[in-house]
Amino acid sequence: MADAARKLDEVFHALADPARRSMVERLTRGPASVSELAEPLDMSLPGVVQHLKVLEASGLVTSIKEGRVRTCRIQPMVLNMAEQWINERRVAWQRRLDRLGDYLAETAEDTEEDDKS
Amino acid sequence: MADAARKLDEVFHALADPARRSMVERLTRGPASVSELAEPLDMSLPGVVQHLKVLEASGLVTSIKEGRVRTCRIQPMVLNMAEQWINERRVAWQRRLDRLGDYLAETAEDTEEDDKS
DNA sequence: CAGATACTTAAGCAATCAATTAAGTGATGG
DNA sequence: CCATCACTTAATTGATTGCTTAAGTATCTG
Repeated sequence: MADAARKLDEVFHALADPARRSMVERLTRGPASVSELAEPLDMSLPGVVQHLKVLEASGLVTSIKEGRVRTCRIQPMVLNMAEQWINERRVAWQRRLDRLGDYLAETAEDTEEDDKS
Repeated sequence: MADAARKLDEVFHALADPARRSMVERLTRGPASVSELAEPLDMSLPGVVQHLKVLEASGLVTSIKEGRVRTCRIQPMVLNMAEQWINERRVAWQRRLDRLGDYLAETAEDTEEDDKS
């Protein structure tokens, strides 16, 4: 499980930067070269490549070099992993609210009974 | 929208650390004091407070001080925001796959027609 | 009112980050 | 074959992180 935790660190860290999110966003619309990823970003190419390395380290993106072009693809299952972690927290929180609701309802019933007596 | 981007930076950054995720996890089970958040963490109290500040800066957690105890609560709508960003990427990627599927299906039909002729 | 409790503030420090420029490498196109 | 293109590598730099210890400051509690 410590493995999964480290992965989550890397994925959330990768998503915590607007340039990297822009790259992920672009890649959800299909594969792209490094230059294509760089095009909308106000940044030198080596800067983009460093961000790409962070994305690849997280597993969010993979790439292969064909000729002189490196083609990058998104790895949606890794994106899913992050979403799932958040979702699990939401569910836990919701369950707690439900229990709280039940408790309050019971308390209200008790109060009604108290009112009757 | 640049505002939303900065918020996403902060939220994902906040989630990119196991200590902070542990704190979020604890808070999904109900409010807690700083000491309660610190209890499972192998870290000094000031260290925990620094992590708490990151969580509060992101809006994921709020806290109020009553007497000498600071009580922390999770802000689930902010967690939702992060989940939604990921979800939107997933949907974009899925749409692209669907279009690709349609295209391949059409190509297959054309091939069948070619076979018939 | 004294001592414990629950933080809080401040300072310091090693490590990581995000960016840059400069100088490669190794296809491709004319 | 020579230039251009698409990266790649390396070195540097300033800022930010994630921790620590030490020394506060308000509450409580007896």
